[in-house]
Amino acid sequence: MKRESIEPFFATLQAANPQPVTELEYTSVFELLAAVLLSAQATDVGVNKATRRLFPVAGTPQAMLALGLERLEGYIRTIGLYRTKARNLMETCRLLVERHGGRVPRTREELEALPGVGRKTANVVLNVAFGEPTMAVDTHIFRVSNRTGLAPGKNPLEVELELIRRVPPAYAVNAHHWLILHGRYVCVARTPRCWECAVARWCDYQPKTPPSGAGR
DNA sequence: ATCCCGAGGG
DNA sequence: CCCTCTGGAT
Repeated sequence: MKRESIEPFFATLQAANPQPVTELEYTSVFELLAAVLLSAQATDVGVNKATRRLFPVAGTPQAMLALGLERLEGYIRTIGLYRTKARNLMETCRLLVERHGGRVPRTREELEALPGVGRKTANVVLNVAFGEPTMAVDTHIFRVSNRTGLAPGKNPLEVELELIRRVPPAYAVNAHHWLILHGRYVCVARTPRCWECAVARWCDYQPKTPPSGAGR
């Protein structure tokens, strides 16, 4: 993707979705952290389905600890990797209470010290909860960044650094959401819907033929 | 590089 | 059946 294409690329995504929001459901920073932790290699729809039952009874780290590992597993059994996630979430709650007064810390270093929280999850919390211009490179953003040529990279960290370098400051805070939504609904993994893509004219990816009968 | 690991879609 | 989903720890 040409450098002069980046501005119109984001301006177009912004026009289509002026106030992008996370599709994970949460009512507090703690719930956001828990939801993002649970969302690894899982769909937000699947996570919401579980947390809508879980959070009313475990909306704080203290309540989660009181719930206990076995019952937590019961709530999230329908999410992939649930045993690892249950163990990590319980341990994270213990650390939140013991080290952080039951609150979610605001620095990358403290967040990444929590089990189950890596660079991507920390980036999401810093962006969504605290408004920082971080680039959380998940499967969608990795794919869209490489496919379009917006920010090529061999691994998520390379893509993240390239995004920080290339995304204009005016779009930096919301870039995460625009790229996610674009990847989830248009620039999908298997058969990208290029025939209905609003930013296709600036994209490096070529196969843009609609399946017969699709589109309008 | 490998393991974890269920649900939904093609 | 195979692929994908807002990855992290070893």
